[in-house]
Amino acid sequence: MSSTIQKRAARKTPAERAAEIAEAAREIALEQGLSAITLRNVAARVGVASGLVAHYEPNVEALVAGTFATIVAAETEEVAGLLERLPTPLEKLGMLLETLMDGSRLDVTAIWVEAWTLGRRNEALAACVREQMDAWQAVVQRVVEAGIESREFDTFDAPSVAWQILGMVDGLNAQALVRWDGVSDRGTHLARAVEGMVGAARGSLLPGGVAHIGRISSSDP
Amino acid sequence: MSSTIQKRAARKTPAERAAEIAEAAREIALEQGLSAITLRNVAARVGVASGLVAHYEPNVEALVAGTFATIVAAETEEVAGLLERLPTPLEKLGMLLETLMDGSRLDVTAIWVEAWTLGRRNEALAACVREQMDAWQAVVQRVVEAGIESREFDTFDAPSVAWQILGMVDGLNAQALVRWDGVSDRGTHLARAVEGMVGAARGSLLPGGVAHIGRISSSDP
DNA sequence: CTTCTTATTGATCATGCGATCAACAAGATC
DNA sequence: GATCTTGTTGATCGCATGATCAATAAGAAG
Repeated sequence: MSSTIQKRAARKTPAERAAEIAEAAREIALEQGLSAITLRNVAARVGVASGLVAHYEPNVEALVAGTFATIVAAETEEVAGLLERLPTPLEKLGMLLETLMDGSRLDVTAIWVEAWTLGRRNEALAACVREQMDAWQAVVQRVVEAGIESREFDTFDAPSVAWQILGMVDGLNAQALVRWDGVSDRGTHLARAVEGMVGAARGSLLPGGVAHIGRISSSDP
Repeated sequence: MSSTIQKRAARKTPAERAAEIAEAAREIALEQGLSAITLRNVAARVGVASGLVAHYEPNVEALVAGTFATIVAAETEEVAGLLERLPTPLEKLGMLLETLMDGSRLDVTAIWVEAWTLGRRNEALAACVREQMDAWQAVVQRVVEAGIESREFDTFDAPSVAWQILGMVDGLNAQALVRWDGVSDRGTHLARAVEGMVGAARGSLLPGGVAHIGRISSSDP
């Protein structure tokens, strides 16, 4: 007999097991999408009976919603952390666009897109989606407001502009999910667009074209 | 006895029946999404046995893909028709943004978003998505090229700019699917962004919606 | 009226899903 | 070593899906 077969899973503390389940759900979501999160699927990855997963979660909808929130919140915090280190709003906005458009986060983009659809039938998920969108918008809005204050930007209505930037980034990333070819210089064109929207001088964002910084994989365990 | 119960569906021409099925699938998709297209669901709406739907379609995947193509192609043609009547590229682009952002096509947007996700597991659908995206891009690209030629726009690389405009519009519409509040003047801000991207003068798109005349004169490159 | 083509039916199969719960056993406690 | 708490199992239910196909009957053709 192979020594890898295990008749029964080792007994663990509820906190440990719950963490294992959450992590398994996260991996499944990033690899196969939110709709691949099923009791049996998650249980198989943890190496446990399907009933146990159900025992740790009120229902699958909640597990899906929680997994979405975990993945997206981590990304938001990570990017917000990157921005903090930069001195000027212009640099922050440039970094924001560059980071979000560098193609290293397509797995997270796929989850966003799926969540928009799934939220139609999963109210818990829909609530999480709205919450996470608000969090993202707050990050961007802060940058825009700082830029207005420092006179680097010339626009009014920072909240709306922040929403628009997010929408544009999401749309372009979603597009890249299906068609990543055909468009050269995504970052440059987007920079021109955002410059027009925030009222910054043409070429002030991403001045030298696009110099790519290091990639950050969002799918590390 | 109610006279509305019908034991057996009236016999019809294959062409007629196929059209009925396609129309039912279209309605279901617009009301409940592409994933609500099931053999039994479509059959019930037509008033027919589920086996009949299966008899007219090679499989459900094909029905979903075909329904997507039908819905989206109709929209593209409709908007393209609107543009033809306008004389200048500036007006065409303005009309394009206005039309796509007026919120009257959110049901079609929902289908786009769902198709992006479903295309991951439905190759036929994925092919249709790419095809329809290309069709849309061609429409926009023609407008941008005309604008470059007439000197109303100042940009290079019309294909990429067209993709970007589409991506931005899709993203903002998808966002509106979940959150239609919080953003005032979607169209105006988008117009500013597109102006920056195509290199048109600030306020030249959607002139009526100009709420603010910017200051930093766009330094010409 | 009779014959025959074929549009239509509906039962059936295999599969997968979420949820439930009595029964089991691992491991801490005494 | 005996006891007991509780993490874990896996069979089971109800439901939904796509697909298949022999049987049926509508309606045109003769």
